Amino acid sequence: MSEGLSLSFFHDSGFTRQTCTKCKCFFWSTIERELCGDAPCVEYSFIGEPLFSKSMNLDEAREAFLSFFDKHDHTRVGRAPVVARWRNDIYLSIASIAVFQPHVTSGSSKPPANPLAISQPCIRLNDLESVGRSGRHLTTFEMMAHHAFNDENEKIYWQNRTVELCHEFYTDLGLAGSKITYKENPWVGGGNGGEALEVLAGGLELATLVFMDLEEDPDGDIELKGIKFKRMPRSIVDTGYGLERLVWASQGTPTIYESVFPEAVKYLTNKANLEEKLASSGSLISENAKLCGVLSVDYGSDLIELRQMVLNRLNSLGHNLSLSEFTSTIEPLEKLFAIVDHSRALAFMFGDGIVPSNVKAGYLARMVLRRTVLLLKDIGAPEALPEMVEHHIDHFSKTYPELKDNKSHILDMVSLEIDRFTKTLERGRRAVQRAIESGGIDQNKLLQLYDSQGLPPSVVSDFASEQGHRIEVPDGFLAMVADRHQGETKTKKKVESEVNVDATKLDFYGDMEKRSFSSTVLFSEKNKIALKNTLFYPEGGGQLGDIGIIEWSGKKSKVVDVQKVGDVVVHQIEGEAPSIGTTISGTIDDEHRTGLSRHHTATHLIGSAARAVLGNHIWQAGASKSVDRARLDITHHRRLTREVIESIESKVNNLILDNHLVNTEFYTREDADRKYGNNLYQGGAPKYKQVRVVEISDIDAQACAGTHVSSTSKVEAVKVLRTERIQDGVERIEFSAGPDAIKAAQKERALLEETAEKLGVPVDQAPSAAEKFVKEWKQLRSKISSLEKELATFKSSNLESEKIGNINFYSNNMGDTDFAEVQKLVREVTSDDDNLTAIGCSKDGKGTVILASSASVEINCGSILKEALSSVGGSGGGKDSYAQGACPETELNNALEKIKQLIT
RNA sequence: GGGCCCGUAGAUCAGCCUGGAAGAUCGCCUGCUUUGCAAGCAGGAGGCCUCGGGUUCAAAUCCCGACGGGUCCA
Repeated sequence: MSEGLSLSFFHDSGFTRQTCTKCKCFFWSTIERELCGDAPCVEYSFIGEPLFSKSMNLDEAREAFLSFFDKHDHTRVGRAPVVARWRNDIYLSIASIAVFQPHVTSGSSKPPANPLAISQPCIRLNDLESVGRSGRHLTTFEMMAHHAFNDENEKIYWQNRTVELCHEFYTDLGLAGSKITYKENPWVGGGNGGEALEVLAGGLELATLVFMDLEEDPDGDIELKGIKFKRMPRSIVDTGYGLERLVWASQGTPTIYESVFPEAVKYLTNKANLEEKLASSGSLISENAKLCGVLSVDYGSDLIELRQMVLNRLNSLGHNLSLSEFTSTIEPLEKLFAIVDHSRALAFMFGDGIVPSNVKAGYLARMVLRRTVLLLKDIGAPEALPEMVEHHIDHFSKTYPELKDNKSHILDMVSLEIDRFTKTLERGRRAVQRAIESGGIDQNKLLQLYDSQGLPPSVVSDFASEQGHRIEVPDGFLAMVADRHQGETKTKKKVESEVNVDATKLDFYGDMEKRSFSSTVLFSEKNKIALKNTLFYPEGGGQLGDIGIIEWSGKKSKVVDVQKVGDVVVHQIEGEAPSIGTTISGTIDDEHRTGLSRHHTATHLIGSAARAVLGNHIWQAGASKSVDRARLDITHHRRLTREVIESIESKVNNLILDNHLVNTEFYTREDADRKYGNNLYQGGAPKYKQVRVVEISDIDAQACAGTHVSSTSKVEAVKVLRTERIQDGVERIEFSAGPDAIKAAQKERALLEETAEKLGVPVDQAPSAAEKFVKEWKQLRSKISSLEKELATFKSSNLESEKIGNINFYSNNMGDTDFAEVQKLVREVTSDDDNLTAIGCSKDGKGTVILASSASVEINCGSILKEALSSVGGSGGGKDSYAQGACPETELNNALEKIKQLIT
């Protein structure tokens, strides 16, 4: 590769390959340069001097890109959601190519078009700390891209054409070709790699052109960045053009935020009274942004260092600022920019159906929201979040109208989350106060407050200073948190033994009503067999495996469990197993299978009804179907009320009555995607090349491998049994279908009738009767308690005592007096000075003794009682002034006598 | 997916570690005081200590489970 990416386009257009004197990397340019044009080798030069001939906003820039590639034979494809539900390795769409991974990049599916152009909204949270501060970082951005997927059969275009298109695109927009440098910088990521070019102008990386034709392989003969690769049979043009950077470069504002969100910045600046600050700090901000472009610092921990560097520079340019002046000027503006960015991220996250939660993508949304709320408080606009999100929805729905469809729901979730966070903060404020009162806040406490109460150290510090206390936030706090969470992950991978026979032919997909079949045994070991073909459904997709019997040459065994190992279905046999080569006939247990199928179809109905009742944000978060019941976990931000459950139940039963047909069909991934879109993958990332779609006509379509009944009427009936909040933002609905639904209803009825019977009232009066009884019971209980007290007072005045030394000793066996009354009596007597009581009472053959003294009496009741009771076969104990214990009723008097002996 | 924290009066919490007579503050009610308000004084009501098991002579307290909430990490 000594020639590098020596493309004919470069040679024909006057580019030469040069070496950067600073970073020593290779780059291509039409003019002689010392430096590669990339940060940190050069600084931004476009601020105040836009690179393009005309200034563009987001919509103009996006359209310029897409229509350029339209003209050059690319097909525009729509964006995917920012939440990457089709993948199980990442939660968010982090790049345009992520939309096509892994199914297209691995070659198992075709791309929706080839070549194609897309502008994909992406979210990356790894540089969260830098957003607002660096002037260029964003959590959300659109990655515009043209992708070409080449394989043996289809060659679209490769490196030369890619660079040619890129160069023409930018120069068409008025960027002088001489200003562009293409820096060679191989790219590695996600198990793939390839040569790549960074497209640089004005010090800014405008795009990256990746030529992905390698895959990781320890035996590979190509090495990139220390990892071994081998050549793939496919080669993929993976480009990424930053939409926001294009807009920024076309306007040359001090920060990217002012170009990308001019209205939002203006609105919030006004709201937070920061107009003057922003207007007067232009040069501060642009110098800051320029310097941040060159520095690679950790904005989380090296912030003060960074500030000092920028300040030195500013002061050398003639400003005369102290560090604190500089910080107090720039910080509110940085926060403002971050808020504008974060609220766009929230608009897209919620708009694409993320429900805030303590897990997965929902947690990421919550984290961004909470950060944003804190930032808003800091700049003095604590209420502005819903408005900001709404602003972005309105603004972006011109391009992405789907955002508007969910607007009221998005805003509802935002306010609910804000309320939740406000409560958390209030709780936190009190917790901090208590912690201070009970001995201060050390590092450990700080960790605990964050980990279990969700209070970031900065917030704890604020609360503490409100109460006049200072606390130290240790460096590397987040590392300590990470440390705390070390070693939590237990790997519980079940090692599945390989079964080395041909893939089992799955007959159950052919005719789902069929219950018997014949086949040949291909594998037989102990009590496990595999067949050439089978009608037995193996456990999967949340559905239990089938059971049934197999028969051969007059013999018969039960099939008790069926699992899939790779592509082979393994039947677990109870009894004798047939040997390899045997022809068997199998019969599926009809009741078992029909129960499973019915509940599986019912699960789809519940999901679709929940979506109809609650909204588009309802996604399947998990499901399980067994013979007599099933459960579906759905994403939703509120608890399901009785009313909601009732409407879901009614809706499902209506769908059953309407008798919709259930169709199943296999599609290629690209056909399935085209026909049904992303909503298909409720059950998670698809595993196979062929997607099996279960479609309930007019209602629902899902990628699903399970068995179903042939029409909704065969579900018969559905009854919701219970709901449960299994995680924040995830509600579990448990239900039964068919005869089991009726059984469940009968069971509930029986429970209710039994309850009413016990209460002695008709069923419809049970709730009010129960209420009345509880109320009366409470009244009586409190009456008894006060009567006991009175009685105790009365009895204590009648008690006989004898003088032992200085103390008055009361000893009495009160027989079957209530224990609570005895306690009160003892209390009454010992509240006067110089008294000692030993009172016994008994119930059901068990005697209880209390030995207690007035505060003025120095005696160890606990040890005396213990000794006395153990001498009569009982036990007990207590403190100096109070002790209680028990012994057989018949020994009660002996125990009291023993106590007397012990104290004299 | 994996942790951690919490559930006691209408509200906020203490008590739990180390088992032994259910507490504080605010709020509520009654009376006194005050021109009125704010408040002050005196008294009072209000608890299945989330639920179910277990251990124990004895459980708010220890153990197990369920339910309900909070929160962090991936």
